[in-house]
Amino acid sequence: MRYTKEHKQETRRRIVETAGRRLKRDGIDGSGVATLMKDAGLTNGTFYAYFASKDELVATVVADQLRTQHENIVARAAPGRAGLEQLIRWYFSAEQRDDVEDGCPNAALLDEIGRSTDRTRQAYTDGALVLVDGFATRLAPHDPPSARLKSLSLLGMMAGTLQLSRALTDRRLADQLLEQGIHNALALLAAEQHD
Amino acid sequence: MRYTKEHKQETRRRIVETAGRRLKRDGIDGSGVATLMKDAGLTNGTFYAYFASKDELVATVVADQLRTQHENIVARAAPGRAGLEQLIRWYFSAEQRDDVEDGCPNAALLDEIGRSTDRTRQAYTDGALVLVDGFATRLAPHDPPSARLKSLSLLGMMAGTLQLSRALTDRRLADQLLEQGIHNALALLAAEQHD
DNA sequence: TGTACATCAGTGAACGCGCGTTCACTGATGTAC
DNA sequence: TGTACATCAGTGAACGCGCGTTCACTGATGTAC
Repeated sequence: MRYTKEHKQETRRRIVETAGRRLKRDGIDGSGVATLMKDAGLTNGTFYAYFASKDELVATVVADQLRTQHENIVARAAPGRAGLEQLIRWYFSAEQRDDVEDGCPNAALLDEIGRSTDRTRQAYTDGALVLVDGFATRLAPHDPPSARLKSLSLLGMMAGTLQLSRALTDRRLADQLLEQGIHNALALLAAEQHD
Repeated sequence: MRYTKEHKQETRRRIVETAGRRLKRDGIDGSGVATLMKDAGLTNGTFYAYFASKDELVATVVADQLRTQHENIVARAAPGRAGLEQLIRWYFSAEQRDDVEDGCPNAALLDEIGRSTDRTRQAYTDGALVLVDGFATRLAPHDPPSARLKSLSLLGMMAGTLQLSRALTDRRLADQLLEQGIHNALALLAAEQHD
């Protein structure tokens, strides 16, 4: 069973998963290929049997992280606004903020993605829009497309607030910011859309 | 006049300014010392006559960028909510989004700052709080401290939304997000604080 | 005023190291007879 | 069933390059006499 398709696909999946954690922790430019492979229990040499370049891995990881976030978190939330509210409270918890490796890829990588190749930015755009659709379906079950922009802005607001909470050295203030983030996000949900 | 205090201070200022642009464009990990010095018209060797380490430069640049943003933009905005509204409209303009080098340091660097040394994070925290006070003074001229948290959350929301607009490959959607950002920010200003 | 010397901003080559990428090789596994 | 060979996931050393940092040196400027 060592050189079956299944074995190789499983190894690839392992690389993508461990690379997701490392990239979120150390950043894209801060994570070398050798380190990424060592995290997966392999040596640097075999990297190119799985990916044509580091950029291809990065794009794959970005897509995987957003897909996972959608499947494990957004899709599992309750339907309707109640589910979205539950999501928001989880997002702005101190636990999720402090667990960067298993946390939100948007908050961890958004400014670096903005500087990345078109390929990575495209993978990000596609993945983010799936998340956003999950938001919109809960915000306006009768007409999700009408809530798309508002959902997208909610994503940006959530990621930025979490980044800021992580960057501040004043822990108490950082915690208060999370509370304020919940407050603002819920207010955004409640607001009537008039434009 | 070549080896006066003034000359050296001016050169140092030039390094900090050009490094600000480069760091915002290419990121912290994406900008090497030799490149940063070349941008200032100098060679790599003289860097350590000005800074003890790259990290010291980064912390200095972060502080300088936020100070400049406060002095040139926030402090110059009209007093009261009108000034804040004017600021928000400028922030979410396509021009400011597309001009990364002269744009907002929060949007360009926030997630990398979260991964940086304590020194850099402290410089960021100090600088961000000055900006936030500028917001709060305009939000609640009679009692700025009461608007501090709301102002801080406004900063996070603005930076995250701008980052997201930069990361998206769909330009039309990115532009619509900026409009939605203005809408959300103004709604946040208008909201009564009940907590 | 003109010359000799001290100062020091800036140069450029070098340090060891890790980067992304390539490649000859290994050795366990699967297949053929 | 047992042996010979083909497959290929993975190794590990090496490529040229840029990283952050160090340091012996240069040469224009300022100072002293």
